[in-house]
Amino acid sequence: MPELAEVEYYRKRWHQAAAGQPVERVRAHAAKKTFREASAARIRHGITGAQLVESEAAAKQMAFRFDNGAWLGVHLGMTGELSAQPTGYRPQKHDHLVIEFPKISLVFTDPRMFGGVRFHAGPEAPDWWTRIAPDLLSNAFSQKALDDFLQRRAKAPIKAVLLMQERFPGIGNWMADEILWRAEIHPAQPAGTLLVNESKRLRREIRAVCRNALNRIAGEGDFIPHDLNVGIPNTWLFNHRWQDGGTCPRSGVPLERADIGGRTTCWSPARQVLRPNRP
DNA sequence: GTGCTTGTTGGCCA
DNA sequence: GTGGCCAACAAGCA
Repeated sequence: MPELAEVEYYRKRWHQAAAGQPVERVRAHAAKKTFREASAARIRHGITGAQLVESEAAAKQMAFRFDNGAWLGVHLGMTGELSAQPTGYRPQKHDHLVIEFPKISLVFTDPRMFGGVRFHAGPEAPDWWTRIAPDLLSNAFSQKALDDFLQRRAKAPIKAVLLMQERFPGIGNWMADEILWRAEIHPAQPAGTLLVNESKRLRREIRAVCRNALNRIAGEGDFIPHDLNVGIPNTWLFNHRWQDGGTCPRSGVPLERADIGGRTTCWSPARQVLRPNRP
């Protein structure tokens, strides 16, 4: 489910529900996998009694910070979700972590267990947080940084390259398709063969899609998880890409779908044309 | 039963 | 060593 903007949405949801309150009890039911290198016991000891004070989202990850210096990191994987539930909430089958506060319980749910929870004690940011690539809306994401990366991954299809978190933190499958559709670049085009104008358009649309998605999904709107199209207008590819018989919202032609870079990819053949390689 | 799925990782191979 | 590809992880849904 979650890419950049949805992650920010879930962060807010937890933060607004519990910031300023002390943790009364931690119930950790997860398989070892969910807690990565941390353990359920370590998380329990690490945050019980501490107050949630700060939180941040970056790429597809979140960090929740407590007044004793503890860091709780959350990655939602493909199917993870965060919710706030009334006190006395009974954990369901796929609820791996429940943090009980005086007035609310925060719940991490993840049926497929591709997500995970990390823990760190101490005021300095942990590796798993500092290693995240610079924000795509920051100045660090320059045209040169983009072009250098495209050259380094010259032979890979641009779609696959956009999914590489080391340079495009927070971009997931649907955002990648949306960006390429707007930039009028075929998803199978090798990254190293983009023309100067295409690479400029690509950078512009990466930023536009990130900015717009954040505004629409993580803003004050009425976004509902599982019903993303409430927040995203029909002028985007997003609302058309999964339907059988979906059509391009700009040209009206039937959309195409294929496996590119190992992921289902959707594009508009009217706007996105594969160019033969030039020597 | 089949064949999908908004993600990441490690192993294999050129 | 680097880059590219792919299976695996696990569960739900149509």
